Amino acid sequence: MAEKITPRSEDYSRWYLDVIRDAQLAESSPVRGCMVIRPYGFALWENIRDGLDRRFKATGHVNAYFPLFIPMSFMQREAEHVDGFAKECAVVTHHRLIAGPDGALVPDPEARLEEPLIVRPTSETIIGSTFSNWVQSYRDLPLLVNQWANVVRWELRTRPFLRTTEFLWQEGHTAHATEEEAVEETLRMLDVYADFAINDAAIPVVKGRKSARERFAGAVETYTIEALMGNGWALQSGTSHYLGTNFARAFDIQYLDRNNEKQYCHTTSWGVSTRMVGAAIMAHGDDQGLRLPPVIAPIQAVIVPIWRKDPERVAVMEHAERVKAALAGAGIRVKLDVRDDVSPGYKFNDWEMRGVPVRVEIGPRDVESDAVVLGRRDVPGKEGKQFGIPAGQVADAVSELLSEVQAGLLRQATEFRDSNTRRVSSYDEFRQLIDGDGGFVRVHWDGTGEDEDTIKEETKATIRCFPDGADDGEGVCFYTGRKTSQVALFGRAY
RNA sequence: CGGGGCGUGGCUCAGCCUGGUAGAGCGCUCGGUUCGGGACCGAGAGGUCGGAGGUUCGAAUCCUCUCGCCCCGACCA
Repeated sequence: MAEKITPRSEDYSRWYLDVIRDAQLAESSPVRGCMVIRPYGFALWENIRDGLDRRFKATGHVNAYFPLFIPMSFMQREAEHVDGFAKECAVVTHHRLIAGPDGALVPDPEARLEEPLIVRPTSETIIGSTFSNWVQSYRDLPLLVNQWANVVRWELRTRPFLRTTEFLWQEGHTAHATEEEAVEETLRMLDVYADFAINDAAIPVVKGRKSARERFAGAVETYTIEALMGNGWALQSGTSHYLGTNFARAFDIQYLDRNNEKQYCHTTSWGVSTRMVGAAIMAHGDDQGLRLPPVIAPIQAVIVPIWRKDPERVAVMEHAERVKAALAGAGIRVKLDVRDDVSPGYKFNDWEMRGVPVRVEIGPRDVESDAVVLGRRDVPGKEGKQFGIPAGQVADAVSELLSEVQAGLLRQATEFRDSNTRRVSSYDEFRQLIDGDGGFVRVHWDGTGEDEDTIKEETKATIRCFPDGADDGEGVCFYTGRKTSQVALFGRAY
């Protein structure tokens, strides 16, 4: 906390790590690549989780839970899926430890598993095998299931929230009678994600389809919501996959249709992870630290009491408690900072750094006038302050302010995204942009997968998506020079 | 797995080159003065210098081995 946060312009990734540490979102753990999510960070995740879960329920999905361990043989059943995940699987081979020759614990050779288990990197396989039991008839469809779970992917390079060896997420898995229904579901959940990102997390995202290179292992089509971070890098913040009949064939998910004929199901899967926390940090944060959208902020309003002597303290605290009760009564997540070992000034900075959207200041002068001072996180300094708000109106005033901050953050992020989305017509121009400010580069695209690889190699930029509903007319591909109407969004990505 | 760097109180690091009683800042504890934008004074607690071996009268410092972490690259929600 005493440490100053590194300015974003100086070293963006250090800024990111500083914010996570100082705002007490997470810290590193004894296990390489895994993090401890601290209560404040977890509360943020819980709000993200609740916002998504509510939407899943509203679209007819139910929650269930499938095992952490998956028989290794399951991985093998879908060829592309193996390719995608085999190289980053944690494998469980023993079920018992014993003391070795030198007294240290070793896996008991007698306790070797006949078939090793893998720790799920994702659950298409085990859910597929379960679905094959659940689905008999067209009457069983559609099957709309979600699970909240942890998964493990043995990544080589990790970053808190953005890429950790173990992470938390939800994975929706659905089975449908027809391709049409499954595709519809895939796109519906993409919309749900976009709705959450925009309205709850205040992150403007671009919906779109992934290129074959970026597609989920085993999917027919992968759709994505792409967000732009403060340093001009893109972040895939949620994905939705149409899996065709690939997993239905691999796991025998079949139903009898009205004509008593066996048909393979068309399945989907879709996920949002703790990466969304990283997205919120980087989409909104400034050099002072975190800026949290009120809808997902663990604390929406913090009350900072100000006093000098004990008599003042008693009066101020009494007033502050009343204000707190009024805010809590209005359904606002409020905290009264009662610490007496740090100064008010310190608290201002502390809660700003931790991203609390609205601050309520209460000092002796406010007690006297039965009022409060309000400050908003998205507008710095005096500009963002409102003086002399009557105590009787504080709940309404704060509620309104929270809506304004929510809208303000979305507006700022949208303006940033839009002013950092540029068009180019040549590869030279493209490289200049990518090496400069970054951002999204919107282009006409008619290249091949190999072209994509080359561009990635040369510039580290990838196709983030083919944006939904893009209609830029016919144009010339910036890379191949061929005529095309296909539009791609490129960017450097996490 | 290649290339580079670092392991010294809770945290960030100095000390090492040139061996000689383990330091600073922050944090923590206690007391006092403070408190409307990161307060100050005083008194304290706290370290097998990553580990093992060696050289030496003497090792945080020199040598050998070893373990761990970080950064860069190949893979990725």
